[in-house]
Amino acid sequence: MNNRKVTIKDIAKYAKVSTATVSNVVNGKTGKISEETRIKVLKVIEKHNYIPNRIASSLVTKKTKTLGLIIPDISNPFFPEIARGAEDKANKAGYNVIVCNTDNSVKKEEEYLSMLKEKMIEGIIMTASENKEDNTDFYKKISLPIVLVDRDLNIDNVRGRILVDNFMGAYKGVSHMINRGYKKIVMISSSTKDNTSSRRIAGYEKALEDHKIDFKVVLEGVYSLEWGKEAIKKIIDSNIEFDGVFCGNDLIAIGAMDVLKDNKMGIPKDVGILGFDDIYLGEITSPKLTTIKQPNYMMGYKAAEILIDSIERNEKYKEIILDTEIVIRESV
Amino acid sequence: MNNRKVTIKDIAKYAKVSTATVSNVVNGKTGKISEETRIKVLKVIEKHNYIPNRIASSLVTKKTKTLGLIIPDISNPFFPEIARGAEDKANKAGYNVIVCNTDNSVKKEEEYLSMLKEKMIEGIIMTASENKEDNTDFYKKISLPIVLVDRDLNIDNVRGRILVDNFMGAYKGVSHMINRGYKKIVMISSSTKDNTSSRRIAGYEKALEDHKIDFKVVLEGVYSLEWGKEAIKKIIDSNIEFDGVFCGNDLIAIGAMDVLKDNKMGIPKDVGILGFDDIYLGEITSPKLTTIKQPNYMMGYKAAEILIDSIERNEKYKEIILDTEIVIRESV
DNA sequence: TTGAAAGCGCTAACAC
DNA sequence: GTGTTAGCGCTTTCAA
Repeated sequence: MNNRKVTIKDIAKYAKVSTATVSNVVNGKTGKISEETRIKVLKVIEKHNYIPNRIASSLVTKKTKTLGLIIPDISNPFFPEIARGAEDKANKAGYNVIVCNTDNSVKKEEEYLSMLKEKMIEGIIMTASENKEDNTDFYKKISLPIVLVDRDLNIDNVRGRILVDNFMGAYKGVSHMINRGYKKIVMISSSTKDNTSSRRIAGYEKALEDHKIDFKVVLEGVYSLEWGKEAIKKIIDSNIEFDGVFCGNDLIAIGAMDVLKDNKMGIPKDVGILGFDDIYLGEITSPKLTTIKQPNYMMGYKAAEILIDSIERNEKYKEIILDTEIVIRESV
Repeated sequence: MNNRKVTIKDIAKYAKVSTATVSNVVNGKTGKISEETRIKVLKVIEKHNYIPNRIASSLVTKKTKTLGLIIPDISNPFFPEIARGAEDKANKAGYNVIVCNTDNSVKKEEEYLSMLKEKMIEGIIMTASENKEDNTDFYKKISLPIVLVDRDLNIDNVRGRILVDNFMGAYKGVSHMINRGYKKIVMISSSTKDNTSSRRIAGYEKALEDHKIDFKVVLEGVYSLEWGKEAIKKIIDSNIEFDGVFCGNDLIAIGAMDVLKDNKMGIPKDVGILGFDDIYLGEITSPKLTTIKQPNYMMGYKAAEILIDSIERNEKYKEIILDTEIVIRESV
């Protein structure tokens, strides 16, 4: 077994054909190749264990069949399903995906974008950093096809957006709570700088308004378990009377539930809890979490689909607003 | 703004230097370049928004600065932290990582391996498929540096292994249960075909033996919530008397706990539950799950570290056995 | 249907 | 310190 990698030239030589012919059979350009030579070349390829070098072909075709997935943190339970959906669609279409964790840092986001651009990645699926400043110029410079997931962002060359109807989701959820008899519903949210949060808050407010409820409390923080705990403690300490908590996401809800239980408050009897996202954990808490379901897998899948359609067929900008669904379990 | 991408040649021309000089400044080969020309070239690069094409340089250097991460399923809560650890180390060293989901299919595993090889990925971090047949030949043909995480596999060109001391983990955990007074501990495991499971079962058995306990029941299934529910139902239905359950992983434990609670059995009073892995959810269940902690993030991080050291400095085979740690919460 | 040859954008000798 | 140039492994005209 010689160590030097066997190249298309070697195969051409051994099979006594030209490199062009080998290239055609490798890439399945049938119709240009007689069955006879095709078989012959294939045999030689098999025999010598030839593995085509896609870096070399990428250099001439300008296609790498690789996508970038830029998210805050794959270990945040919100993202694995999105990643899986995206990877599934990508794989089906013959693409690979490079995963990048930004921790919501604009700097890291830009670094990744540069790396990916240099590696001639063909497109990006991104959940943009929350702390968005105007790095619009940067995106313009990079000029890669982008599909945005879950977050909005005003930049060029965006080929599509996958959004979730956060307003309606919150509206439906809070209305459900009200219909169940909860009257004093506080909301523990993430920061309003984040568009997603704003929409959920707006839905909450509209639901209260439509049901003629005056009581309204919104605490702003971040999407984390810890913030859920901290916020609910603040509320308890402040002696506000409340009988329901609408949480900006499930993580917050689970954190809040935990503290509530420690304080011997009955869920859903004394306090109703509503989450948002429907992450895996919600099914497992006790009581099980009632929540607004985000179709995460589908978000990733559709994002990849739009991106690939845009890359391969230059399809025009497409926006998909996926509906949420209320998952009624035990906490409301 | 002209559309054609600006290349190293353009920069060389504009800056009135050679391409070699541009290449040297781009790659920070200081000491070969006078500060004066360096500045000059940098200015031209900036002005024309030059982005080097790493595909072209990869073709000549044979380095892509890209790693593959092959796992069963990123949406299985066990893997995101591993992925994050691996990506963090990779990023620090200037690498990107391509994530591949195999669903434990040997066929998909091979397909990914081929794609990655063609793309000249420099190394692989892999949790091998459970259903391993002898596709040893395939790995040999591919001949990529591989670091194995959590699973054993007898193949060539493995540059390292990250293992967890499953035997000792199980031993410590079960001993802890016994010391707390549990006498009839059943084990709900995954399949013994999987090496990880075998070690955990062995640890369970050894602990019983060392404490002179005769009672021993092991149910084999898969690592899932559903199997946990199913298995505990079987045990309950069979009227076996038991006061403790050692679960092959946390998912199983959480499933089992759920059914136990539905059956009004007190945890940890009537039945003690011990998990394995310490996934995020365990902190959130009620009661909180006592479990054996797998250092997942570190597993990913160390895997990437070994792989990169092997690639860059040709360091020799290295095996790391990470210790588990018993996380005492409320379920035992 | 096949082959010859140019060239994708870059790096690395080697020469100056 | 800097420039010249061959060549990485492939695709793609164009000609035969």
